[in-house]
Amino acid sequence: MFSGLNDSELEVFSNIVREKTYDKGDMIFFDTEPYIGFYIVEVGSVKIFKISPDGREHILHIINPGNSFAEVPLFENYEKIVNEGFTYPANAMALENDTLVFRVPAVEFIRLMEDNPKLCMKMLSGFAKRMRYLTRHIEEMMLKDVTKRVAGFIVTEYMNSGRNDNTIILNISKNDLASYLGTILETLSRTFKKLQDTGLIDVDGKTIHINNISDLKKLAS
Amino acid sequence: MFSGLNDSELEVFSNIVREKTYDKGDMIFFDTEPYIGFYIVEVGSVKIFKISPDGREHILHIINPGNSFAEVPLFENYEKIVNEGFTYPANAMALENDTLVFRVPAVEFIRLMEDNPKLCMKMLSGFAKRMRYLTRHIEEMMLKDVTKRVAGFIVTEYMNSGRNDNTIILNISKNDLASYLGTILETLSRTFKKLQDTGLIDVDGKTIHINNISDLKKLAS
DNA sequence: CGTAACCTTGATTAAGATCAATTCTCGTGG
DNA sequence: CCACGAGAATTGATCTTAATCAAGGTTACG
Repeated sequence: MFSGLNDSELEVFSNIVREKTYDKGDMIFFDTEPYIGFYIVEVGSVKIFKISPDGREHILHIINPGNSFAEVPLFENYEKIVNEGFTYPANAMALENDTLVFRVPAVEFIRLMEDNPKLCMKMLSGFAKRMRYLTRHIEEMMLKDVTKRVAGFIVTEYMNSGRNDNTIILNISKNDLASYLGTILETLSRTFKKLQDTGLIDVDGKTIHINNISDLKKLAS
Repeated sequence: MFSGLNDSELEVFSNIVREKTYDKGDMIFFDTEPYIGFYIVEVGSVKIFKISPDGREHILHIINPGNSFAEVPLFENYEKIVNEGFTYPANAMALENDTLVFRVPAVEFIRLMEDNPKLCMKMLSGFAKRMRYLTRHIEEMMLKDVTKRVAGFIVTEYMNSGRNDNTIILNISKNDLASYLGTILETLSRTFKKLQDTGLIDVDGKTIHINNISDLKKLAS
């Protein structure tokens, strides 16, 4: 993201950034509080989620090291940002102890960006990826049943892991995974069992072994 | 969107743009075909949607005059665009006869944008709005039942209409509305009836009269 | 005025949420 | 090093919402 900055700009940048650590379960921000800047995860992981009035939760993203979150409001309306007229678009919670994040204040960052068309393009490109991701997410949630979603998650996760042993290791709780897949813990548990009974996968705690990846892909459509 | 361009740039722009009309039901693009540019609706309306393998459809947006769609792939990867390595992120269909759209070719537009930081910021701001919209959409779909979604839709639609007669006029078919609200025609019909029976609204064809907006808002949470 | 598209209503079914009861796992303090 | 307890996960029984299947009714338009 910052490869378009020259040395002096990087220095400016490093001066405005503040770092902070959180413990597992700590809230980084709520979707009700005024927007002051975006974040970059350095160590640990963060979940971005929404909550319904009756307490049900849906996780939109899991953010891992090297990735940023909450950049969207930066570009909605400059006046509103300086007047703290925007809120964060969702809630953010640290998922691990000693999660380390950088916070980048909005006003200073916008100033930096105005002189850096390259940085601007980088942000656009990041947004585009995020948007395609959200579109895909909606598609998954609205057009597929839980079994397909779980199968799809396993396949995608394996592809992204870079492994070649037909295994994935979950790095979040099954409760969070359920929430991410738009279901609940019990249903996820039953779905894993069903996939195991049909011989497609083996589940042992946080380790999932894929026995038949092509059938799993087919199932996920 | 184009207020940042000077006269000569506007001229360049108007030279690269192509206009086209579609009849109701005509496909503008499929999510399988190579990306060549984005669109601006001038007259009529367009639905952006995804289809599941078994034919179920979910509408992501309804685009009305003055608004653009399919700008996302512009910023994903320049090399891939010129090599036609990207597809459209969803399907687009005209909803009315004589729907008039402008098509803006990707490669030319990117060239134009590179010299216009202002245009770049405009795009970012558009993206931010779109992203907040998508986040809200996911929240609605995942955390609320059909009744809440319908109530919420009516309230939002009324707010955006600028009317003051407690009435909204649907400008899409109920089938499309159902698909947009993540349900099916029959369920939408029953939900309207339920809301009518409880006295919150009156439905007469495409006209919906709101009898009690505060209770309707409360219901939508 | 006839036909096709659009919409409503009813009966039935199925997926997944909820409620409830255990069991498993793992970190912490004694 | 073990025991305890809390959080995490599994399993079962039941309930609810909304999808599906099916049949008619309405509307709009050539």
